[in-house]
Amino acid sequence: MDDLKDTLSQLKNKGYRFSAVRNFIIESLNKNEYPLSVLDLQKLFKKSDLSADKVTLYREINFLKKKGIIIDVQLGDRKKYYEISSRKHHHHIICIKCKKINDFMVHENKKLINKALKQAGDFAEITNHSFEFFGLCKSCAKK
Amino acid sequence: MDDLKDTLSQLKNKGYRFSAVRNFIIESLNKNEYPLSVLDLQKLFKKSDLSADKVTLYREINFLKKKGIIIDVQLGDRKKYYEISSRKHHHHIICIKCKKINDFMVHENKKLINKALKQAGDFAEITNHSFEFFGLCKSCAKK
DNA sequence: CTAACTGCAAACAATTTGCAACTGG
DNA sequence: CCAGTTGCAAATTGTTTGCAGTTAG
Repeated sequence: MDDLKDTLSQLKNKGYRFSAVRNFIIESLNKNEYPLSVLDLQKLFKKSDLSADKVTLYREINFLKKKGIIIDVQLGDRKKYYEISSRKHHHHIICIKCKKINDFMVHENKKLINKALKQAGDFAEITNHSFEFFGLCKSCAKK
Repeated sequence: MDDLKDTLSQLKNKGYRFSAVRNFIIESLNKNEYPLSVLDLQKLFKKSDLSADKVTLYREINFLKKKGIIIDVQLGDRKKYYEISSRKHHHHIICIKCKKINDFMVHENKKLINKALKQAGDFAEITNHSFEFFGLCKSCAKK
């Protein structure tokens, strides 16, 4: 959380503005504990008193990505989802029927990373990783 | 490998044909040890004496996916990549610069799956998962 | 005043759908 | 013959680009 505020105030110092749209996007991603797609953001904008063209959303998303404030995750469909990057490191478990997403944490992945590095001979460093689990949530499993 | 042959002959019994295009796709995915996109397949077709419309490729891919012969993986760009599902279970490590892909295996992921299940309270079962690592291969890291 | 931000139209890229034609068991 | 397969045109969906106009430090 404080990581986020730090980065943001650094940006402000560099002359970037804190527009309503930018604020709203960051707020939304920060509030909604699960990753949001641009479509999701559009819907949130519609519900709010603000408005923003989807092009603006994409541009803003790319800005935030470049600045390292958000990262994208892919959840199996063709779009990308975005979440605040300073969130505690976690992964997703997605219901293949209702698309519900839950989070989970893995603590001991250094072992895994080292294993991956060793096996993948000619890789020098791993900068990022994503684990996605797909399955059935309890209510979909019943049906 | 034998899993694959089994499934295929089962399909044959059900009346599905073994067209040149279908064969070529399966062969290509089986040969190329890394996942291929539809674009990749198109290129392979161009090099061959066969030809196939990209629509046919997409339809074939969907057919093979429905039949459980292939699965898709997402590697960070906007397209999907496909690989034979009966391949020994493995994961990918992708160079963020040159897009080179390596494989690696993880053996002890039951622990991880159980952990995920426990943490993600209301999930009944996990049917699939994908681990992707992103990093720098040695030659890109040098530069 | 100037760089940052925004909207609109249009381009682009990946994928899907409808429909008519073909092909092989 | 008939279900399975294919191609072509066109639609859909997600994302990006160009350009002109607006806005806030």
